[in-house]
Amino acid sequence: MAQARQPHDLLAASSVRPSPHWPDAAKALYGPARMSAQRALIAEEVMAFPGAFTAEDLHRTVGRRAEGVGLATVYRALAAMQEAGAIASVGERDGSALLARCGRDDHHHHLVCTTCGTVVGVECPLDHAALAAATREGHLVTSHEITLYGVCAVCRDQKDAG
Amino acid sequence: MAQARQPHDLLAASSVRPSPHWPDAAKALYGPARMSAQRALIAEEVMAFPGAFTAEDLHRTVGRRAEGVGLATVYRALAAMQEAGAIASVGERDGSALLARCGRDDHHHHLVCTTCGTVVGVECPLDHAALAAATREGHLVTSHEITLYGVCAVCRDQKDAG
DNA sequence: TGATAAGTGAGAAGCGTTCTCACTTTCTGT
DNA sequence: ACAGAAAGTGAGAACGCTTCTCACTTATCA
Ligand SMILES: [Mn+2]
Ligand SMILES: [Mn+2]
Ligand SMILES: [Zn+2]
Ligand SMILES: [Zn+2]
Repeated sequence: MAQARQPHDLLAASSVRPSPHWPDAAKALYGPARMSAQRALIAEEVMAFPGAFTAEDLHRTVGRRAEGVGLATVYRALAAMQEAGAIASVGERDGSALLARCGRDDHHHHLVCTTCGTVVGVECPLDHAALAAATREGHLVTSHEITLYGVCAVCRDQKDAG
Repeated sequence: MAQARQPHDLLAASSVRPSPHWPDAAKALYGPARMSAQRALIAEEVMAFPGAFTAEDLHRTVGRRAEGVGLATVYRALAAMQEAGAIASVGERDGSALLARCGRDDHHHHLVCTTCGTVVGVECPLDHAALAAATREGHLVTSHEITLYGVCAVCRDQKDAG
């Protein structure tokens, strides 16, 4: 049965059961949630990504390092990371949610390179003047969604050169 | 067969076939696209909506005035209106796209009342200062998505009173 | 009025995401 | 170290919104 995969076949080869402890860098992404070999691998790939990615993107890169990691597992790991505040939804691409590492805890938004996926945080452009206009209309603004798209310096240079 | 519905059973009762001409107000929403009894009805309901709605919302209200209008027809009509620039996507609610009438042709964004769906246009809050910050990072901003959510004056008063 | 391109309704299909189930593994006391 | 409880896993089914397919009907225009 494919179900009977040993826990650390994914990372090491020992068949005894060592009390598993995981890299702190990976563990940090999941907050209080429980750790696993799959999640360690997923965390590494998330940290390797230069910017925004979809669940499928991630599942593909994970699949290059270990087989049999289910897509549902990737979705669950991403949900845990999001809950822990390690990643954030930064928009969408072709109907799939775009995610990216984001450790910041202050209010900000994201600027996504449409070519390479690089993400940079930008401060919220909604100043008092903008909100005043809404208030003038009688609206009380309670939340907002802002995503900027563009081309990063690296990709711009490559286009100029090519 | 349910397929054999007369063209104008939906609007009038004449069973002859008058050279059909449609209300200008309704026709305007579809631009150059072809007109039909269903689309006339759909356009009326769109114009009756105070603000944002989903495809299902619209299909429901249309269903109160005529039976047998397919959901696919509503989606196709909405696509035509969007192409004609008569409506715009203004966000999403519970996984469904939120649409609203929007005849403006200048660059602006939308503020949606989360209680009643009322939509008001707001001018783009991205000023030169905000874009300068992105440029400083090397990014060239090419597009952006902004949606504001809040509570309109009417709904705020109702909450205070109730 | 006839030809043609477009719209329609019902249901199937797509697609990203979530859920279910039986099983495995981590984690916390002791 | 050990046992028990709670959480994670993989495969595939299910889900919800949206789009497509097909046979048929209808608007539009010469
Ligand atoms: Mn960020
Ligand atoms: Mn508008
Ligand atoms: Zn780039
Ligand atoms: Zn309101």
